[in-house]
Amino acid sequence: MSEARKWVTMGDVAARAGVGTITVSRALRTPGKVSPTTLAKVQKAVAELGYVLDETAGALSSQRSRIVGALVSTLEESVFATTLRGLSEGLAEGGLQLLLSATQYDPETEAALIPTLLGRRPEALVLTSDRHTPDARALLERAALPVLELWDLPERPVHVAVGFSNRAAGSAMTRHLIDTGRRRIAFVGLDRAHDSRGHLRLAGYRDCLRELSDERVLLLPPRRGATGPDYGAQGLREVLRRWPDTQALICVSDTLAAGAWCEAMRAGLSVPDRIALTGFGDFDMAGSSGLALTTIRIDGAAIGRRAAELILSGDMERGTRIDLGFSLIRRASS
Amino acid sequence: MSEARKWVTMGDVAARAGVGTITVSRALRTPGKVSPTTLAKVQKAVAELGYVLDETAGALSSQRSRIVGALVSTLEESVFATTLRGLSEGLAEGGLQLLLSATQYDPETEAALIPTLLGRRPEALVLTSDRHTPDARALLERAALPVLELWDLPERPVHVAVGFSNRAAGSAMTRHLIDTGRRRIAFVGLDRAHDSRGHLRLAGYRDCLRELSDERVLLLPPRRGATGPDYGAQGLREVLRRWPDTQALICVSDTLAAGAWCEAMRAGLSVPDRIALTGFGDFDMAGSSGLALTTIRIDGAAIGRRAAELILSGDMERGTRIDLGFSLIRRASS
DNA sequence: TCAGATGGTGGTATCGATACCATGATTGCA
DNA sequence: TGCAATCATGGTATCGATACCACCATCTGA
Repeated sequence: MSEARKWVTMGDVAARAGVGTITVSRALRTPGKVSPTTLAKVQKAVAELGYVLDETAGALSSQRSRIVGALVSTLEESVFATTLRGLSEGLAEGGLQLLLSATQYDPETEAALIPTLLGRRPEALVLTSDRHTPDARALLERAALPVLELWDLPERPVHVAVGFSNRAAGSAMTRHLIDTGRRRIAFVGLDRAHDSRGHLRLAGYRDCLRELSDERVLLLPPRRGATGPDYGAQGLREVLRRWPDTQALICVSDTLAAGAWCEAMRAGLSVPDRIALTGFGDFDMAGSSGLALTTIRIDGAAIGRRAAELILSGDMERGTRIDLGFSLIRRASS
Repeated sequence: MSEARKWVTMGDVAARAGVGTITVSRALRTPGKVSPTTLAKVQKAVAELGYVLDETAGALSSQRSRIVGALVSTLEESVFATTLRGLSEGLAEGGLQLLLSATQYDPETEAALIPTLLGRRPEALVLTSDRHTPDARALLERAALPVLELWDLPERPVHVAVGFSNRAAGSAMTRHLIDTGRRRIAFVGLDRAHDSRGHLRLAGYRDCLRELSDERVLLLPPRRGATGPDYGAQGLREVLRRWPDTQALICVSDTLAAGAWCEAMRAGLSVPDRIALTGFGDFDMAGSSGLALTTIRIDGAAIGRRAAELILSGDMERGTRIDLGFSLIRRASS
């Protein structure tokens, strides 16, 4: 890129159209406030010069960045991707753009990224986590913008939370298995310190299991390079080794459940007769054309859209928690 | 959010630290150019006020936005997610942030989104598509910034392309099946007008198939709400109905292959003996803990990292095409 | 007919940081 | 000791758009 071309400015457009810069600004931002004749002149000049409004300067003078910052745990899980789609489509209607970063499930990384987002003076900040370091929380609370926490319903949200109860979801799944006659039910998840979601689902499992006899929980240590299916397969093997008479296995996510399903297949164990399997998330493969997994579906896009609506409307009561619920989808695996 | 708190400015920090604003700027941007004593004073004031540098203003005066725009086809396919991770991690080392939008595989949407990204005056633009409308292409060519096209190697890149040859990948897969004794090989994909990638893989299949007798291509029309596995299952059924003696099925992506695999399972067809199945992408479920699919692996993170390196180093010869290759991974499904 | 309302347009200050140049203090070396 | 070089720091103009106010022309209704 040797040639350092220059960006066209609003002044260039104004000169070419024979009007003042402010008129160009109005023609682009509020075309209704400009006479049809001048509007046409300006549009012609804009087209000829290939002008694109400089939001950088616009943000400074109008004190409105038209940006919303988002911090997601990871981009590599489809659940967040759908939320982001809903969010960004909703925001686009209000002329807002998404500035995105991923924390990789690490609160320290999150704490480091928050200032870089705040540096853009976003009009709101969206987080898909409710676990923050004390520093991060302090920064969020004194920052002059709304903070939305998605995918959870923390006891004490920074400002507003939109999500569902992972604990209730964990309970609902356990209850479903009990209701369909299972008694010896195990839970397999990952031993990730900062995965509050997994822990909440486990808590839901425990809530229900008190009535029954024993608790069968397996938390696998994360290994570099291992995938969800790897953990699921390993989980099924270990659970059956430790508690051979287990009738059902609740997996903390669909990818684990899928791994467990494949492992059962390889081991010649019939699903759900010998062992029932359930997941969380309703990813593509869980459908009836795929593995037909019983799972919990969360409408990620709805969460994102709802967050976008809140941001655009601006009316957010501090402490609001919006529960969008979930649905249990029973398929062949249970 | 009733209380409209104000953002702290650099002037506030300067006043509190008893120095000039420019010194605060230097303390934050280039700490080495400030004496240890003043640096400490400034850092203290920054911490006490919870100040975060305003990049909005910084971008305007320094004429460097420290932003890179990215337009991905979709966020809901893991292949792009890994690319984005590599890209954003790489850019973070150079202090650059990602401004992201999704085109949903639609060139018109892309054309509409490009100006919104250019409005932020990014230092580079990354696209995961090589199909642009004429308007979009014109805008890109006259814009004063480098444009990187990822995941493909277009004949005539706008500036620079980093990717691999989908056509070669399609050929490699077909060749593999021929080499392992299959002769009646079918291809199933989606009939999406703007999915050049799928069409290139198909072209690769055709390149190889000329030597053999007949061509068995099934392109399914997209249906709202249908998932990859749905198409895969449908694809397998239709292919076997039209060409019952088919020995191998090349699916345009892993999610289709997974659907085909499950359908074969349900129909009691043994894989790979009755029919071999292959995919593209090496997604989680394709691993040996999962469905054990033969597939093409592309190192998405490497593509992203390479793009980040190019942007940071700035030396991009117009017309460069960087081929990062792919690898064929043979697993139990073939 | 004229005061007042309305619509279209432009001048100028301003947003908050950084570039550039200037200054004074300190150091190095002949 | 003296002069140049270096370092730390600050003043002021500037980046490109928009807010605010002012202005003129046309229109409205008593």
